Parts: sequence; structure tokens; C-alpha cells
Amino acid sequence: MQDGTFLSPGHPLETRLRGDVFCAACPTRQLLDRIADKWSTLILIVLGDGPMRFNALRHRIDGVSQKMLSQTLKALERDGLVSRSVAPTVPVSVTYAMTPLGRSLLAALQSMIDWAETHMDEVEAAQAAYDGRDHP
Amino acid sequence: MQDGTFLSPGHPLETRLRGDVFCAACPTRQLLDRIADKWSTLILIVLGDGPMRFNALRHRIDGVSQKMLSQTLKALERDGLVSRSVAPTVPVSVTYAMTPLGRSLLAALQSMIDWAETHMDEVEAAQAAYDGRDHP
DNA sequence: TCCATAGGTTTCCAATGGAGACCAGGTGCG
DNA sequence: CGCACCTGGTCTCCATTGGAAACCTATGGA
Repeated sequence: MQDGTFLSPGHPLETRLRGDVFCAACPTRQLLDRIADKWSTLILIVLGDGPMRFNALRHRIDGVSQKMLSQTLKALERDGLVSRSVAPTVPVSVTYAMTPLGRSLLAALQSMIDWAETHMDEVEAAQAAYDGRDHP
Repeated sequence: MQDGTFLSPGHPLETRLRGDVFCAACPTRQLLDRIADKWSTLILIVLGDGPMRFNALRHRIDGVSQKMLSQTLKALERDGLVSRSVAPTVPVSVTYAMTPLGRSLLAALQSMIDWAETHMDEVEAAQAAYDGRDHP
């Protein structure tokens, strides 16, 4: 049994076939590529706490460049995950917020963060063990 | 209330402070950057179905290059999420499998995939609406 | 001898991401 | 008046990353 292993019956195969994440051209895969992204994840989690303005996001998410922030926000807005509202104050103030659709993703993202926080020490231990072995 | 908004009491602040994902230097953030990655996510989901060999993974995950696959697998092995075992056959056969630690992450990843599959149409509708509006 | 196979590594080039300059356009400050 | 400054970006440039394809190691078979 070689490459056909993953096709064994008993796996939830039909969920795979319509919208297969493993097929590069499939829309589901492209959507996954968008949300399984460093900046997208962080932006969505932050906005989960409540609406926020551009520069507030910029300072909250350490290390994000202005370009990547506006680029990622634009993509998330296009996907309908966040909304952008411009208030005609002076200077103009732009506020970003979660849409209901975005909010429906929040639980999944949060559980990734939670996992990361919970299992940090195990991962660090694994890294130390790996580096200690004969890996030059 | 401007940048301080996110510090409002009532939020689970203490979970944030030890291992803050929003701080670029923090280990938790680095771990998130690793798992919230296109290839890592797909590899882990595939390996969740059972152990698999290098070329099987390569063919299963459409679009991954040999370099990125071996690079990502190496990182995941270092983090203790997947294990690598070499059988002294000829030619040598290398099999990758989930570790218990990796398996503990699986649920979170799977719920992201599930979300993507469930909400694809809503996202596509949002994209169409966005593109239809006055965005040149 | 020469090819094939598995699992990579190396090389090279195109695409991506970041730093920092620049822009719009209105405000307060001297 | 004229100047610097605010927000929320875009533009330009360069370093890093990712992909395609060639190469490598080791062995078994025609």
C-alpha cells in the first residue's frame, strides 16, 4: 500500500471531494490560505475584542508593517470577515470591526491560540531535545 | 478612549500577559506563526489520517514544492508535532507520523478547515459584492 | 554499465514582505 | 500666512522567501 493509503474507505471522503482543501485550485484551499495566515489570524483575534482603528491595530499587533496591515485588512474586508467604516471627523477616522461571518470563525482561531499558549512548554522542550541531538 | 480600548477590564487579560501572542518576540507568537501557516496546516491535517511517506505527502498536498515540504516537515519535527522514522529498506523509506502533541492540535486545525468548507459560499458572495461595488 | 527509485539538498530566479518616503487635506500654532 | 502635524493610507526600494528543476547518495535490477 503506497500512495493510495489515504483513500481507504471509512474516512469522511465525501467532505473532501466537494471543496477539497488539498487541491490547489479549489476555492476552499484558497480560503484556507487566507485565514491560515499569520497576520489575518492576529487581526481577527484582536478585532474579536471589539472594533478598532487603524493605528490602534498597528500598535496592538507588534511587528506588522503598515503595508501588510492595510493589505490584509483589505483582503479580509473583501472576504466579508471584517467591515470598514469611515467617520467624517478630522482627521478622518477609519474603524474596523468583525462582521457576523468573521465572528463565526473566531472560535476556531481562538482554539489555535489557546493550544499555542497551553502547549508552549512542550514545544520548547521538544525543540531543546531536537537541537541537543546530533543535528549539526 | 483610544489605544487603551483593548485593555478594558472583563477580558481574560491574564491569559494574554504570560505568553502574549501579540508581542513579536514572545515564544507563543512564534509558535502561532509556525502553525498558522499554509503548508503546516495541510501537512498536519493529512498526517492526522495516519502515517505517510514523503512522496505520498507530496502528491496528496497539491502545489507543495519538495523544498517547502522537507523544510516544513523538519520544522514540525523540531517542534515535536510530527515524528520521522527511517526504515533501512532500499531505497531508504522515511515515514512521517503525528506525535501525541501534534494530535492535540488537530481538533483546532480541523475546525478551521470545517469553517472554510461551511462558509465558502458566503465568502464568495462577499467577494462578488465587494468587487461589484466601486472598487476600481 | 546504465537506469530507476526514495528522499532529500543546492541553485537560481521570481514573488513576497518590510522600512521608510511620500501623499491628501484639514488643524492648530506662531 | 506658512509651517509642521494628524490619520490612514500608497509608492519605492531592497532583503528574504518560495518555487522549479538540477543534482546527490545509495542500492538494486536489466
